[in-house]
Formats: sequence, structure tokens, C-alpha cells
Amino acid sequence: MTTQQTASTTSMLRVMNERAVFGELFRLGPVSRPELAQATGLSKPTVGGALANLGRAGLVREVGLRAGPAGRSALLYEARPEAGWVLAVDIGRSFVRLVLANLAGEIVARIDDPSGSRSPTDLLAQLTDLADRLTAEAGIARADVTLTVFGTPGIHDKETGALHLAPNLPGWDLPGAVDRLSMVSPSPYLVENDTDLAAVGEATYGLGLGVAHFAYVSIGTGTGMGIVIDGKLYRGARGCAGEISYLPIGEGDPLQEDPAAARRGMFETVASADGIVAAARRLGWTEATSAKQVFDAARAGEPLARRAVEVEVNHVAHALAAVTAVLDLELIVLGGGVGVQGGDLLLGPVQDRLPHLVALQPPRIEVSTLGADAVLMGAVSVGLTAARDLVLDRTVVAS
Amino acid sequence: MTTQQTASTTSMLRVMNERAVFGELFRLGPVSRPELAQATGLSKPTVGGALANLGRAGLVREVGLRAGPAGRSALLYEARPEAGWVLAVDIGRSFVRLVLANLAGEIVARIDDPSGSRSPTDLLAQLTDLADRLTAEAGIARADVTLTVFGTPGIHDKETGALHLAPNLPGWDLPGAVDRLSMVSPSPYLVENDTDLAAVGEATYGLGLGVAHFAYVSIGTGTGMGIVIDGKLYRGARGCAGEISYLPIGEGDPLQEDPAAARRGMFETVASADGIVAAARRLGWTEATSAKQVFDAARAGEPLARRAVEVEVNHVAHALAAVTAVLDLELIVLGGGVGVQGGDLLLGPVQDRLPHLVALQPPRIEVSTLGADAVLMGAVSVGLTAARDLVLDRTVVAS
DNA sequence: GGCATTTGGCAAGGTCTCTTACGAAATTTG
DNA sequence: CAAATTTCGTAAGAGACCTTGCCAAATGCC
Repeated sequence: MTTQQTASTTSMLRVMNERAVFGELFRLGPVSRPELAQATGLSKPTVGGALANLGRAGLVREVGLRAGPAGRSALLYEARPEAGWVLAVDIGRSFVRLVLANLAGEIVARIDDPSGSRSPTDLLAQLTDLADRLTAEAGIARADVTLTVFGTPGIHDKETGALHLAPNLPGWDLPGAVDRLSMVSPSPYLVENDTDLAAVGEATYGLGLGVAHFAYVSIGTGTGMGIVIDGKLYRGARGCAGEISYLPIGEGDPLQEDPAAARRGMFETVASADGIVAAARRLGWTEATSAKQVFDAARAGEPLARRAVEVEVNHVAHALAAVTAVLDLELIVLGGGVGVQGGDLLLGPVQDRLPHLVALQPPRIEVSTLGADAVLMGAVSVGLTAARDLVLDRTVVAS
Repeated sequence: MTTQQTASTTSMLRVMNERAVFGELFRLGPVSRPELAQATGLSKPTVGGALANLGRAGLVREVGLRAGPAGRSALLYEARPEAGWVLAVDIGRSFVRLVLANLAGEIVARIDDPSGSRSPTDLLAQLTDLADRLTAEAGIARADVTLTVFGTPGIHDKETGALHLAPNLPGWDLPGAVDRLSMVSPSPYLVENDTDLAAVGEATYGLGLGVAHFAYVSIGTGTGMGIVIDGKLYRGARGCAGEISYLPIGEGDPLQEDPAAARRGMFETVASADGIVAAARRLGWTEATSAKQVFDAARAGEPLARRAVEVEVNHVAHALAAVTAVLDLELIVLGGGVGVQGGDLLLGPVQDRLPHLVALQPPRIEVSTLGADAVLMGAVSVGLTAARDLVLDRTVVAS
């Protein structure tokens, strides 16, 4: 049991440098050897050697010449997109979405399918069928998939293989249920919380690009938050970080008055779509049935609806104030059904109230631009990072 | 502008390995060459070379032989404690505390002095005088101090050099005020929030040892929290992470127009020492004057005091529930005057209440064992880490 | 068409590390 | 008290990698 802190040998050096070159290839696209040398800080011969190794392993290919302003034309290299494939699966409330991306991050096939039965057996059959159709459409074999990433609601307990806090997926809370996802694809697979993936998606392709510390707050049928710290997803000790459904927010103590609310948590009870409807009814609009209806009426100037939105703003501002007090983020992105569709009504008032609730500066608040695709894109992002490591491990070790 | 991701050259390799050997020397204490080789994963000759270099730089010395069960006695090496000195300063509410530690982390001198005037000029004079006495006591020159670490209340704005949110240090909120701390010692210096340092102290020498994600929650005259994520202090985007004084907890409505009422719902207002006294008075015990008095009366069975403590438990439990909802920690350590002295009354009831307020498992809750020294020990810990890097940078580059 | 510029490739040299092997030192055993 | 044994420390040899420097090739500009 060595600690192996930072000590390295020369052979590890070569692997590290090959990794660095491979990473730069993705970051810079088609690129010449001298450009790679400058980007990595390595010498030309070292870069050349690394490219030769990566080429032998089938991870890199030449893609032609580039005529510069003067001088000999440079040979351009790029990572071979077909060197790996990522299957991203978003198990959503009403839709199951699958995407197949190559190692370059290009999406080559996509299927959106209404969620059928949610029992593990039926859902697995649906997913397996969809995955088969997706790989067939892309013309690759099932075994060519390097990695599969599943985005699910709830918390995946890696010890028992059960899925906690996901009441919409009955049967998935039994021990070992999540492990059955391995049957969807012969590849290795990851299971992540959907809101966490949305945060990663926003960090990679959306508003969080280049922001060190930020969070994605989802408000819809339920509530949740994904936290990115130092550019990395933060999961917490048991994977429950960002479970803001249980943030103690709201008038009085709903946990004592309503035992049913204890299960859903406080913030979720008052601020989710159902919470907005309940607020409208409490204010006297007894025939309110959906959050969308309340928002539409508020836009039309209906006083009761506007007051219900005010109540929602109050709850959201309190929650974001609590998050800010703890985390002091640069940016909070609002997502989820309520967050996106009600964004125009919520954003301004929340931004106005927040400065009065925090210690110094409030974080920037924005509405997600990725919308419902945030989870899927986050799964692709997570999958790409892991898959690029995987293909390297396989080939570099083998060489 | 190279990105220099992970690419390395052979010469950087030597520096890395020297660092690794140096680090292991601190971790393992007097240790032989073969032991170092095993701990670092390097070969014996490599370790020997690194030790020779470190020895030439005056960072390492031989400390005798160790006779094993059989075979040749091993030469033992240790990091030279006198290779660097850390001055740790805790600018507390009623005391200024200074400690001088050598690079091995041994405390060689300490002074606790009542806080005099808190104006920058007077405080600087006091600190400079105390630092002089401390170095003189240890028999080293002022210039021998490698690094000074200051723990202060409030938030240090590195752009302007002002100290925000520290009403007890008048004058320190002016631009450039904090920069004047450079006059206390000719060494480089760091300024950290006192609660953040206490968290580091608890992580290094206290209950947080070996815990990846935990927080130190301080409740006393004010409130605050230091967060350790992945064993590293998390400061947030502007250094305000853990400012739980502004957590919207309690019955007041912070959104009301009255600015004084705005703070009534905040955690610090309701849960600090003053908040406990106010709660006792509101319950009918009009002559209550201090939190200690309330706790003592509660221990004696006084009904009003016990109800005031119940109110406090409620507030603390809600705050910890909010922190848990966001961060999902393994452990929360209670500190500060109220947290430590009222710990026996708060800990049990809070532990009982918390499971009903969180999604899955609540974090472990414990009362700090370091007490008032947590800040100072945290400053030593932060200083040691930075100073060990500093002495290496100086000498390795020079060689 | 010549020249400057840039790229690609190669060779030589240096640095770091590891492995192997041997001598030195200390303890145990006969 | 000497031999055997075990362990430590170091030297030599070899392998791997990186860098410097040079020359050829290709392109555009004057």
C-alpha cells in the first residue's frame, strides 16, 4: 500500500504526455504538430512520438495539409471520432431520450420516446430496444459503444444498487435494481442524478462555460440542484448534495402540519409546480390546475395569479439566498419546467430581491438555454470525458 | 500562453519526486531510505539522490541510526524543523493569540494577549510587538519567519484590501487596510477568515481528520461556517462561502420593507448568543442577560430557560438541515462560544431533530474538541502547508 | 526565380530513472 | 570469537524520454 503521492517514473511521463496531446487534440480540433508542441509545452519530437503512438493505436489520424501564410504546409492531425462512442440516456418523467455521440462529441443519432411503463423490466426492454435502434442507425455494433451514461431522478446508492428518492420509478428502489441497467448495453456504464447531469451540461455547453463555481437549480414537478465546484461535479458524501427539496423554506413549518409533506421536503412542497397551484388556490383561485395556467394568467395581468407568482418568487429567492449563504457561487442557472417556462416572470423579481437577502454580492442568475436537453448534454459530456480516458487506457497499456 | 495541462519534462519529474520525498518525511517522521522508497514508490537510488539534494539545501538532516531486528542499521532522515518557521495570528474578539511553529509543526512559543484598541494602527503596533517578543523567545530573527498567517473575522476582499462584514474591527473596512498587516512581519503573509481556519484546524488536528467533506459551524457572538471539500478549504467565488449568518431561518420575514426587520429572520440574529437572550426574554424571562446564564438555568431545570434552549435547538437544526440539503456532508463540528459551552444541551436534541428534516441520512454532529484554539491551529496548518512549499521553491529552483 | 519563413524529420547529447549487483555494517548463531 | 545472515547504501549499466540543433522540403513574397 504505497501512497504514491506525486512520485513518477519516466515511463509514466510518456503516458502523461500522450494524454496531454490527446486532450489538446479534442480541445483544438485539427491541429499541426508545432501547434500541439506549443499548446502542451512539449518539444516537437516528443509530440511527434506521441502522435505516432496514438496513430498506431487508431486514436489519431492525419486530416490533410494546411497552407499557412508562408512556409511549408503543416500536416494536420485530429482525434479519430470513430475511436469511441458514447451512449447517453435520459430517463425523464414523460420521455426517455437517447443520444449516440462519437468521441469528437458529434451527435450521430437521437431518439425521443414517450415513457411507457416504468417498472424496471418494461423500462429495461424499452431502453434496450431503443439502444439497438440507435446503434443500427449509426451503423455501429452494440459492442462498439465505449461507455453508457444514464441520467435518472433520485440518488443512486452504489453499495446496494438501489435508487432512493425517485417515487416516479416504482420498483427501482429495490436492492440491485440499478445494476440491471448493465443489460442495456455491453459497455461499462455510469448512473448519475439527472439534475447533476444538467449542471454538467450547462457547465460544458451552456451558461456555465468557464465558470468555476456554479449551480443548476431545477424547479418543475420536483426540485433539485446540481453543484459544480472548481469545474467538477460535487456529489456530497452520499450523493445527496443539492437535494434542495428538503431546504427548510416557507411560512410556518409544513413538516409539523402535514405529515405527507415530510416525505417531499419543504422547498419542493411549496415551490414545485404543485406548490404554485396550491398557492393560487389558497389565495382564492380555486379552479387553478397547473403551473402553466397560473403563469399564463399572470402574464395576462390576472391579480390572483400575479400574487401566486409573487409567492413563488419569495420561495425561490429564499432558497437561492440559502444556497448563496452556504456556497457563495458566481452563477446560478434556473432550469426545469417551471424555471424555464416561468423564467420570464421569475428572473427579474428574484434578481431584485436576492441582494437584500445575502451578505455581499448575490450570484448572477440566468435561465437555462439548454432547456430539456440539459440532462442529455450533461450525460454526453460526462461520457466523453470518461470515454476518452477509457480508450487511452485500453490502448496505451496494450502498446 | 501555454495551457501546460499535464505535460511534464524529465527535469520537472525530479522536482516532483523531491517534493514527494519531502512530503513523506513530514508524514512519517524519522524514516530510513528503504522506507521512503516504499512509501513513494521510487527506487532506492532515486530516493538517495533526492535526499542528497534536500540535504544540500539544508531541508533534511540525518538523525542517527535505527537498529533493526537483524542486518545493517538504517540511517534515519528527517525534515529539518528549523528549515522554516510559521507565525500564526488569531485576531479574536477579546484576545489576540500568536503562535510560532517550526516546519515540523512543533509549537515553540505562544502568546495570548487581551485585545486592546481595535483601530488598525493600534492593533498593528500590538501585533508587531507581540511578534517580536515571540521570535525573540524562540531565538530566531524576524526575517527567519517563512510565512505569517492571520485569522480575522469577516471577508478579505483581495482586490481592494478591505475587510468586509467585520463590524468589530472598525477601520479595517477601508481599502488597503488589510495590506498593512505586511508590517507585522517581513515574511509573506496570508489572511483567512477565522471560521475557515477553525475548519482547517479541525480537519488537521481535530475531529475532521480523514473526513473528505465536512464543515465547522461556529455559534457564538456571531455565526459562521468553514467548509472543507475533498480535504481542501472551499472559499466560494468571493470568499463568502459559509456565511450562514444570512441563512433565512426563523419566524421573521426578511423581505419586509423595514430594513431592521430584514435581519430578524436571519440565522445570526436568532441563533447567536444575543439571539438566545432575546428568545428567553420573549418567553417571559425579562432579566436574562447572557447565553451562559440561560444555559446554566436550563441545566438547573428552569422551565423558561429550557424553552429558550428548545428554540435555539430548533434554529440550529433548521440551519444544519439547510446545510445538509445543499452539501450532504459526512460530519458537522459545532464550535464557537455557544456551540462549545452549550454543546451538552444542544447536541442531543439537534441530533434527534435532524433526521426528520433531511432527505436521507443526516451528517454526524459533534462538538469541537479544539475549542478556542481551533482558529490558531488552523492557521498553523495552513501556514505549514504553504511554508513547506515555499522553502522547496526557494531551494530547488536555486540548486 | 531567389529569398525568407515555416514545417518535418533526424541525429546527437543530456537528464532522469530503474535494475542489477556488490560491498559494508550490524545482529545472531555456533 | 568467528561465521552466517540480513539489511543498508551505492556504483555501474541500461533504458526511456526530452531537448537542442541542423538540414531538407514546401510555400509565399519580392
